[in-house]
Amino acid sequence: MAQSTAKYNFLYESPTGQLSVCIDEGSITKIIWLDQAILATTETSPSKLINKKLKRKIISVLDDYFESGLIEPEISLRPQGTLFQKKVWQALKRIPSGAVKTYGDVAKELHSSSRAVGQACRRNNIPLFIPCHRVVAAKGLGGFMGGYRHVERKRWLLQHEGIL
DNA sequence: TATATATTGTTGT
DNA sequence: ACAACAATATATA
Repeated sequence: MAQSTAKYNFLYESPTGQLSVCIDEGSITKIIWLDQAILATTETSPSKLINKKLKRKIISVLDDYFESGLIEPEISLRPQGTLFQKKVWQALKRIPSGAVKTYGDVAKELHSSSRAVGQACRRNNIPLFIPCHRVVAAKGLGGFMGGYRHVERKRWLLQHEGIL
């Protein structure tokens, strides 16, 4: 059958905590750690509308990632953002597993500034698939998920990928 | 070495 | 128009 057009989400238990994965028309639109969000009940639809094939695929990709540290970005993503943000996120997806860039590096690539890149990173809706955790400050780790409060998670991910 | 200030591009109000 | 920011380079002691 054609892909479900329903907007729905499901939960995934990861070593870093419970993730909520939101999907709309066959694409991932948002991933958040549950303690971040007040929730997504409005985005949940009855299970009969769920495209089970897509769901299984996403779960298997996440399983692989938390197993090996390698992410397989063959899943359709639909982030919403400005043109500049999309350019940044596009650049992030080109960072291979096991590598990191600084905000300054990415900025140079886009002829922008490090601070602007940070702004774009913080508004990334799809962590893991868009590897915003692979962008660090020139000295130190930089922030994660909007502030400095969740750098633990960032450190965990980088450690998991063999950096640090 | 450490701390302060200047400069920076993009975004939200 | 303006203030805020997941930064960084430069000055100052």
